[in-house]
Amino acid sequence: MTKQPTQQRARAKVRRILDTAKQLFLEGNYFEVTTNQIAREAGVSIGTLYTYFADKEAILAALLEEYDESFNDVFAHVDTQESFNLFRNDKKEWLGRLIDQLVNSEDRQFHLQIEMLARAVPAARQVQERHSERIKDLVHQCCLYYTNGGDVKNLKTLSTIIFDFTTALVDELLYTDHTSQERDRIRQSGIDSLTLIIERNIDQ
Amino acid sequence: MTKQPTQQRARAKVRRILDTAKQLFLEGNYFEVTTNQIAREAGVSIGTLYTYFADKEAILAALLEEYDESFNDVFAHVDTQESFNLFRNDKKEWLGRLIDQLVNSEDRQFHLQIEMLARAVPAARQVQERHSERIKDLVHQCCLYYTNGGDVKNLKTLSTIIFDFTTALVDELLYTDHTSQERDRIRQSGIDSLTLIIERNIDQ
Amino acid sequence: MTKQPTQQRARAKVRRILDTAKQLFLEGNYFEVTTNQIAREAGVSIGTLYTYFADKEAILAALLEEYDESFNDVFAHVDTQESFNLFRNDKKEWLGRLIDQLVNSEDRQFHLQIEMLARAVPAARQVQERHSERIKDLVHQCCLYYTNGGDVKNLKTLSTIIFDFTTALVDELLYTDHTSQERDRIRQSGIDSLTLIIERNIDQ
Amino acid sequence: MTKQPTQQRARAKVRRILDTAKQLFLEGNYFEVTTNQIAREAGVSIGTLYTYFADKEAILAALLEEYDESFNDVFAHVDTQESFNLFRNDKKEWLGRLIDQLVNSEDRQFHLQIEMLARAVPAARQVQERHSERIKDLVHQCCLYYTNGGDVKNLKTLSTIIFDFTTALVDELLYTDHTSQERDRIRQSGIDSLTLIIERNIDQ
DNA sequence: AATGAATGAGACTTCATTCAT
DNA sequence: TATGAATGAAGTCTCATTCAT
Repeated sequence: MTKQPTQQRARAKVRRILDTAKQLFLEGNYFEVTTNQIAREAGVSIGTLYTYFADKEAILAALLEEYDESFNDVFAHVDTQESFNLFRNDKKEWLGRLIDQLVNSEDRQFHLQIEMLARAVPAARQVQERHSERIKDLVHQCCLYYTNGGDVKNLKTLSTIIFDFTTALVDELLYTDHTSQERDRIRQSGIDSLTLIIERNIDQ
Repeated sequence: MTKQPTQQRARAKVRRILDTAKQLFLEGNYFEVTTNQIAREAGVSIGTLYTYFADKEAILAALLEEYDESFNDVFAHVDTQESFNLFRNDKKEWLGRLIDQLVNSEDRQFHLQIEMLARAVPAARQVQERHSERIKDLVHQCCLYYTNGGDVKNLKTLSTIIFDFTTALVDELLYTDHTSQERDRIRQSGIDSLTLIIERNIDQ
Repeated sequence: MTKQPTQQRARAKVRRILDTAKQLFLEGNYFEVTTNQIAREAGVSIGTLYTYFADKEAILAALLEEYDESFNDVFAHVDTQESFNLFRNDKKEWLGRLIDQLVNSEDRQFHLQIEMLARAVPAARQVQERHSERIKDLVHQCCLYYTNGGDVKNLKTLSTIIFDFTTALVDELLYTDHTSQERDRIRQSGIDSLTLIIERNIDQ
Repeated sequence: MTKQPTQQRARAKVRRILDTAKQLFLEGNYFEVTTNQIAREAGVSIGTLYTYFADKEAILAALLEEYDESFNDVFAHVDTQESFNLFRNDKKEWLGRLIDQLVNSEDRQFHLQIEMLARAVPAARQVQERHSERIKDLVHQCCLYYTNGGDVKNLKTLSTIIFDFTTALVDELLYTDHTSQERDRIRQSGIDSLTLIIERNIDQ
């Protein structure tokens, strides 16, 4: 875990190390980036890096923690009573907001890297699983709230499907090259499809 | 004359190296697996490993090639005129077969590892992109065949959506723990949802 | 401020590595000397060796460069107007000085090793050729200056002969065991012979 | 030492191995040529190579032995009573023949490689020293015969000088690029110079 | 004899981490 | 605290040599 440096310069250094590390991890990949490289590009000595981070994995852990916090912040906007009501009244708007939150979440750029590390680094897997669980649960809660407690078994299946399809849509929007027109069309078509699925499975 | 058995032994050795390597890559991760480890667990000397593979990346390349071939074999069963007709007449059956092919494809277990390597290893990225393209194209062709050449722009968007959702469903079935009952329910619900999307976008 | 002593230690370490390497190359031979051996005998870790030199060949390159500089320093004393005049007035003295410079050139002990490497290592060949060219050219310039521009074609042949015989004499003095009496006699006889050749070819 | 294979095919194989090895040693360098490479290019299996040669150095040893024999054959033509007489009557012709013998000696192309190996491989050094000794001795004998036992001390010095200058001339003719015109001029000028030296030191 | 697949010691090199200043 | 030279375990790969066929 990161020490709590009280001095501003220290904080700035930690910041620089983390930013540089994330940048390099994104450009290349965790295993091929060296600690000396991080220190050099962050403009600190390798010794300094190691006074703030116990080892290479601690840097990754700090980054994961930040990613986790950032996700939670973003998610808090969606996981509210107001959101439940919106789901009930305007599913398309609700889906649009959820997707935009996930897409725009600054740190979500880090998502792929975490997926890649999930297998090799336990901490990464934990974060990944926690987030999946949260989104899945949100979908589940919304449906539950909407139906006033309908058939739970079907709901579990439905929320899994909705979760999978939603994140697939988010990944398509994030990681594939599209013109902004195409992107809009895909986003809209995806939302329509998801709405269709939800309505067909819950209504009546 | 003595050559056949020799070649067979050589082939068996290469097989063992590749199997071991894949196994280790799956358990751990390409970057943390060492060539000596592969050789040791494959029961060959490090020298032998290097008489069959130029370097560590060549092992990965061979594995990727096999994965590619395996994918092509599996895919050939789906990419036929008969398949186009099935799509027209019974979308649920068609989707079920596609999903089962992808799920059962022996080598598809290697899929996640390739996604992880896609960023770091060009060969992995190529394989990944080629396969995505093929599936996406299949969906596109089927829809095109079905509509006798309807609005192509919408088709492009639709096939992207169908592709994304289908692979998301396959990944859910492959990589998440479920009881076989849950699995069946998710599979069926996914197929129903995909059918719904297709019909709503093409019919009328 | 703390930098100077650090740099000095670094310099000393590089010096020790180079000295050890040269020593080992002279005792044995470049191809059979290992980087770990150099590091061990220089009293540094293998890691340290590689922070100062990119690879084994870089050590050789540094040694070649030093040899080159040392040669140039030595040669500057001979390649002067004063030297041209001496050549005109007292060829024996001139030849004696040239030979002594080449023999005493501290680094010339490295000469044979470079000849050996010339075939295998381009950098070694370049150094060797550059030095030959310089000596050959000096002889040529001296003769030219002496004759005020006589028959150039003959001069070219003559300076080649003088160069070859002079370096052969230097090698004999350097690499063959002799009593100092023998050495003096050979040196003197060689100088006399060279003088004889020059005078017979230029005078009258 | 090479086994004495009685069968022709075996002999031919040894021949091919030796020829290939020499070729490769000349192109590259002993230390960078591998035994597998020799076997491959000689068209024999590595196993066969090792049935005829105990190890890599044994190949070199055989080559050195051949070089030695070849030198002795060539030299026998020069080291005769007739030669002594020629030396007395026509030094230029005598020198010309000696130089041509050394230059044309097919195996002399191997000379540089041996010089390079002399430091690292004792057998190479021995051959080199033996040959030097023989040439030096020939010059000495000729002078001795010519003077009917003049001042021996001076003769030793003289023969050293003549030997050094002669081999320097041979090396120049062998290893430097020249037009055949230049080559002839250098050869002639070298012979003239050597003659001059001999006559000045012995006659009167 | 001949083969060439197999061996493994050991070469070169990297990089996470330490520690004296 | 900050530094960065120094460390050396460990990784990738080569190649002289062996041995079962």
